[in-house]
Parts: sequence; C-alpha cells; structure tokens
Amino acid sequence: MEGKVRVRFAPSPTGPLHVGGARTALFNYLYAKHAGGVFVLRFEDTDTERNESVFEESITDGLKWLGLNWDEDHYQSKRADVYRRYLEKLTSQGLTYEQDGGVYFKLPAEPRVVVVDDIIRGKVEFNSKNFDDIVLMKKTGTPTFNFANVVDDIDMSITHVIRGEDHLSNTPKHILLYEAFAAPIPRFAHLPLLLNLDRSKMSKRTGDTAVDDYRRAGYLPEAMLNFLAQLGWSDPDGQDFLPLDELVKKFSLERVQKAGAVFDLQRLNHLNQHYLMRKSLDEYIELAKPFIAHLSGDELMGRFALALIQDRAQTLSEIPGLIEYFFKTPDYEANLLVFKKSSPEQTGKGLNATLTVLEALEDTDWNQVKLQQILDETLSAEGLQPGDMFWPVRVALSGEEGSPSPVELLEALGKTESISRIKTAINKLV
RNA sequence: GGCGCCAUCGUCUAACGGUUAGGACGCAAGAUUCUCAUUCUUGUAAUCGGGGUUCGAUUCCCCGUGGCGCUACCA
Repeated sequence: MEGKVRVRFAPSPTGPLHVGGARTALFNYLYAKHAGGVFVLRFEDTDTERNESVFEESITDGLKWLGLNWDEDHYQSKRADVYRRYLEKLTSQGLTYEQDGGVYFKLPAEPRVVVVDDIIRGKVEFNSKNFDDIVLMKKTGTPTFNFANVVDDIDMSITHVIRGEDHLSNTPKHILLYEAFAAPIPRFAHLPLLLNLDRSKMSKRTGDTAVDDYRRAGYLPEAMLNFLAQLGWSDPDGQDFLPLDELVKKFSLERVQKAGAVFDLQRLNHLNQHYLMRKSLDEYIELAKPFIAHLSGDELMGRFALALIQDRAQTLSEIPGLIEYFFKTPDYEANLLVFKKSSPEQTGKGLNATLTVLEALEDTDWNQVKLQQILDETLSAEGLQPGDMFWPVRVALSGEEGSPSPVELLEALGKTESISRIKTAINKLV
C-alpha cells in the first residue's frame, strides 16, 4: 500500500497572497483532498530582508477566505537545526565545500542526464553540465531556497510537489539533492503559469494581483475559486459552476493544461455575477453591508433597493453606485426625461397624468400590482405611448438612463418621495 | 547567449487518429408591451507555418516561427 498523499503550498511571505499563488494552493488542496491526503502550508521565510509578518497574515487570510484550510503549518525560520542536521549528512560524505562564507553542493564530476518525471509534462531531460554548483547555505548562515525546499520536502514526507512551471528548471538540481540524501523522490507536477492579457507572466503585472484586491473589490470566494480552478484545468463534464466540494471530487492532475492561461477579468466578472444573483436576499444584504455603510436611510427601502439591483451588479463594490439614488435626490438633465421616441409635450402629459393618479391612490394600494394596473389604465385613457410615461417616470425617480422599472421604483421609494420626485421632474421640464 | 517548457475562436477550454472542430466568456442581432440587468433564441470567430508517418491527422514525429520560464548567497 502506498503511503498517504502529502502535498504542500510553500509561499514566501515577501508579498500579499498572489492570485497565482492562490491557484497553486488550490490545486494542491484539490489534489490532496481528492486523494484523502494532507495539505501542508509551509512558509519559506528564509529571506529575512524581505519577509514581513503582514504578508503571512495576508496569505493565511486569503487561504481561509477561499476555504482552503490546511492541515499543518510550518515555518522555515524555526527549523535552522533541521537544515544544519541535513547539511551535516552531505558534508560527512564529502559532497560540500565552503567558499566566500557560503556552503556549496558539488555537482557530479561526470556530467549526467537528470530526468524529471512530471505528471503534467512527461519526462523532461536536463544535463548536469549546464548547472553550476548549488548554493546550500548563504554566508548569513541561512539556507537557500533550493536547499531548504528539498530538505523540508524530505523531512515532511511530501509525496507530490505541485507548483508553478517557473520551478521546472530548478527541479533537476533538487533531484540531485534527493539522490545525495538517498531520499525518495516525490512526484512532480508543474502547473502552467498565469498570464497577463499580453501573455507576460502575471507576477510582473502592476495592477491587481493580490487575492485581497479582489476581495475588496467585491468578488465572492466561490467565484474566485471557480475561476482559478478553470485556469489550467477543466471539468470533464464541461460544468462552469462548481462548488469547492465538487471540485475536490472531480479534480485530477491528468486534466491540467500545459500552456499558460490568461487571467481574463471578464470571465471572473461573469462568474461573480452568477453567484451574486443566486444569493438569497438576506445573504445578499449581509454581503453588501460593508460596501454601502456610507449610505444612510430607511432600512426597509434599502432592502427593496438591493432586491431590485441584485441581478445588475457584477461585483459588490458596484452596489453603492447602483442604489445611490434611493437614498438621495437624483441629479439629471431635464432632456433625459424625454424618451427618444417621445416629445417634451407628450412627456409632460405623461408625468402630470401619473402625478394625478398617484396622488389619488390610497396608501394601502401602494404596491407593484396595483401601481402597474393604474399606470396601464392611465396610459390608454390618455392615449399615450409607453415611452411617454414609463420612461419619464422612471427617470424622475432614478435620474438614470438604466434602472429597474417605474413601478418597482415607486413601490420601493414610497408615496411621499415618489410624488416629490415627479413634481421635481415636471418643474424641470418647463 | 545557454538550458527548458509551450502553441485549438480575442480569452478560458473540449475533442484518449475518423466530429459539419463542441462549450463558456466577450461581441453582434432578435424576443421578453419604456431603459438597464436577468432569461431565451440566433449569429460571429480557431487547429501558428512547412515537412513527414498513416487509408485518414487538432491529435504522433521532425524542422521552423512565435510566446514564456530558468540561468541570484530571491523564493
């Protein structure tokens, strides 16, 4: 029987959690959970110059937000004794030497071919004659990435190394170290890189690359998860929307793409809107709260407003812009009141007729069904076109070219405010 | 420069040698008695080039081209 699957996500806390890192973490998580294995989080914090604890928090917060819970965590900064012990194993075999205060690993005297057997890419051959001796310990006394990474993967019994393709070229050096330690070599899987629109490596981008940027912009974790999962992997059944537990069930490294994948925001937006629209109103309100804290007004009306725009926002951060006019008097040009197929005269007629019937309407009848009925009746009684009435009433209430329908707005705003706004519109028109 | 990886619509991708090369995003048009959004329908658009292998290549091999990565006492 094979040993239990153990994978690791090994970020260095020199920056906030990057979307590429999140994708790597996700694939590790999916592979581990699919196999009933263990997902290890290992901070590779040996670069004391660039490490910051805020970045550790960014990484753990980001993983938690996405629901990628880890089973163990480790810090390389706390494992100096381990590296010293492993270094001694190599030194006692005469495989190392010191130079300029650093410790180096001697490459094989005779050049040889090192084969990386990659799950995604197949067998990749490298010749050791193209490498330089490997630095194991810096003169500061801390281990290098190449050394600490391999030692930890051995020491933590990592069975599968799933990481970005940018590490493929380092892998033959790592294999040489595994061999020197007479340690079992894990399976490797090098993931395609995430790319900018211009197909350059995404980590070099200047815009939003941190997971937290997207969280703050109002993206949902389930949308981000779905998006990242399908950057380099595809569901065998062609499903576009899969929750995390479904991803776990269906994931396999065999279906991972070899070519780099462009991070296309339009697709993320689409996924986000999809998940946003399907939230219950109560959930939606909770999600929206932090984004609309600055808008004050009647709570019930706020609830109405959010219900009306729920299928219109792609991100939570768009919400305040979409519901602002519910909370404050809209500002717009008078000519916006006139529909393109109408005239100022007809528009005025429509608004005045509407005002008259609304003022006569009992408070108890102030609901969408009744309002729609009454407006329809008025329309035919006055011999008006829909654009002579529905459009200007809607603009009078919202001040926007695009918005929910007039009866929805009337119900949400209530009688007093609606009538006030329609009067304002009539005055604007003359 | 050296070493390595990669190559299907604009983008994410499907098609374990035989399909009218499929889906999704985007875009365009239409329907849903005003707009926007939603929903539905339709349309748009791809196998990088050249050689092989094969009865037959998106698929296998070689060359070219292009993109990317690595080549740090960064990870």
